[in-house]
Amino acid sequence: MPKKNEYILKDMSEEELLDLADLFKMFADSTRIKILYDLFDGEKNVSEICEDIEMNQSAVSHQLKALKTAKLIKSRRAGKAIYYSLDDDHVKTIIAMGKEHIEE
Amino acid sequence: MPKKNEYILKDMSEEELLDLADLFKMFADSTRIKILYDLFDGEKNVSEICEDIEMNQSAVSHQLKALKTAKLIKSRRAGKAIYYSLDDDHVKTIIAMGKEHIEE
DNA sequence: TGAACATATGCTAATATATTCATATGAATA
DNA sequence: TATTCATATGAATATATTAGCATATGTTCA
Repeated sequence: MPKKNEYILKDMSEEELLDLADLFKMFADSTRIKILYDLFDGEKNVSEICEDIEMNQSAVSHQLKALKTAKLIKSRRAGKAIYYSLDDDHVKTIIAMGKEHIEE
Repeated sequence: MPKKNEYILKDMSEEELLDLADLFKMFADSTRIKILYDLFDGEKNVSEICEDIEMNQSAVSHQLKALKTAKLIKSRRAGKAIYYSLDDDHVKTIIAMGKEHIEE
């Protein structure tokens, strides 16, 4: 039940709308889009991602953290390396829809 | 055919990746998400949108312009009012996917 | 256990972005 | 045609975001 005086747009609370915007922020940066798109192939470690997208390790690590916090990717350690992979079925759909839009 | 030395991530050129990020930027702000979501019902004029989302007219106009430039909405004039509506079938799908993600 | 490797993180400067205010434009009508 | 209403726009400010540097952490292996 929505709190009194809480802003509601149809069935969406202010909080949900902010969460939604925060989610899309993850797709709104070319470094992060590259990482997500790179991971379409399956899991990769940080070094591989850096090579694929031609960005330095620090920038990539920062963005990996953001993506992980948003629960779009997950990680597992294997020795010294850490492997990242997509953690949400919607990621591919969302990016596919975006691609269709810009290709029109 | 991609130009020499152009960065390519699989089938995506640097330019396409930037365009994709720019598209998702449109969804990455709560004011714009509110406007898009408000327009799910059909076309509305600027005043109606301002009331629905509780934002002042100038802020709304600025964001409407951004959304129109991104070709996510279109407008038509009717007397003094200007009516906006969604201009892309993917908008609803993209937002729906986002909602599903955050509701998990 | 210490050197080498892979990754993460705190900080900072540069850049981008959103909102607001003031005002401009454009349409309707008295 | 002067006024009012609806919307758009330019400029300024405030805030958020990103990349890169330096360094820390955690792992392996000699």
